[in-house]
Amino acid sequence: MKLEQYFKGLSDVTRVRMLNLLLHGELCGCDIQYVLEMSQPNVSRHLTYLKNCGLVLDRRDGPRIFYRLAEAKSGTTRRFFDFLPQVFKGEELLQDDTRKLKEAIQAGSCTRNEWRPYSALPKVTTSARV
Amino acid sequence: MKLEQYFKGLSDVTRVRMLNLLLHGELCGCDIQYVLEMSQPNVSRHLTYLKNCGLVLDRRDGPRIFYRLAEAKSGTTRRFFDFLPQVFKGEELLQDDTRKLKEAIQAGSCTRNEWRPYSALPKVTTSARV
DNA sequence: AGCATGTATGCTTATACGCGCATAGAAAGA
DNA sequence: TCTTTCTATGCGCGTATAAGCATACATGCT
Repeated sequence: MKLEQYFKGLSDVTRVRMLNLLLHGELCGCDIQYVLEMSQPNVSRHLTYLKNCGLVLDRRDGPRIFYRLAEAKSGTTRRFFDFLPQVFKGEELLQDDTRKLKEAIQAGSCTRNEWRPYSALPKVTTSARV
Repeated sequence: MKLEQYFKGLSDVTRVRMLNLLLHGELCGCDIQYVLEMSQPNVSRHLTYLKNCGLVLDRRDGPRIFYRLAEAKSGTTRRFFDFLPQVFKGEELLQDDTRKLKEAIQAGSCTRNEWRPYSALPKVTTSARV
């Protein structure tokens, strides 16, 4: 049952926080790492978990990998993604995360832009975000 | 975060099936055991789990214990319970369970009524079900 | 080739699940 | 009290998570 996998994917606070962020658009791993202030391996593993649950898709763009919500035009998955913002709204922690993400986007392209390396990062990340 | 506990509660097929049944009204453990065809200890443990997650309440009535959805007039819990029927509708297995439950209710009071013991069972169970 | 950044993976430890089996507890009737 | 029915719990086992640490891999720039 696919549905059960979705619940399993969100059965951990960290992954709930991640999905909350991804509801605002595509993000790379280091963005999420910055907002959630967690170790890189931890972030990576949870994102992989979300991918295996069918909730998230990824793509590589240069050195970084961008994560986004799975496709959901209709059906159960669509309902699921429509439902999440409603319940996320009531969670303080998630709203704090959202705020921090938006501020980071405002400030620059990639969140940890204080020490970003290459040159062409802005356009990729900015376009990816809604 | 309460929300995460809810997802955790439904991160197992058995518990999803149980909550699907409970959406149709209050049920005792043996009813659920009959529909899901599982061992009694297994049923008991999963129901306890759902209770600890805050999704389910219980009450004792004579020899049996009745389980029902947690109170949810408004807020996150309410949204959660409103959401479930929508996604449960798409799951074959859950619909089969629902059918089996309804047939059992139709047939008699408690589902395994072929060998029920006491006398005053009908009124309790029937009234409890919606 | 060498280096820096972003990401994944192997390893370990501690904890939590899921489930079968047997057993104990609670409630009601004979 | 003894029996029956319903429910809970202790035990054991195998598996799965979650997280830290170190390390390897991938990419792009110089």
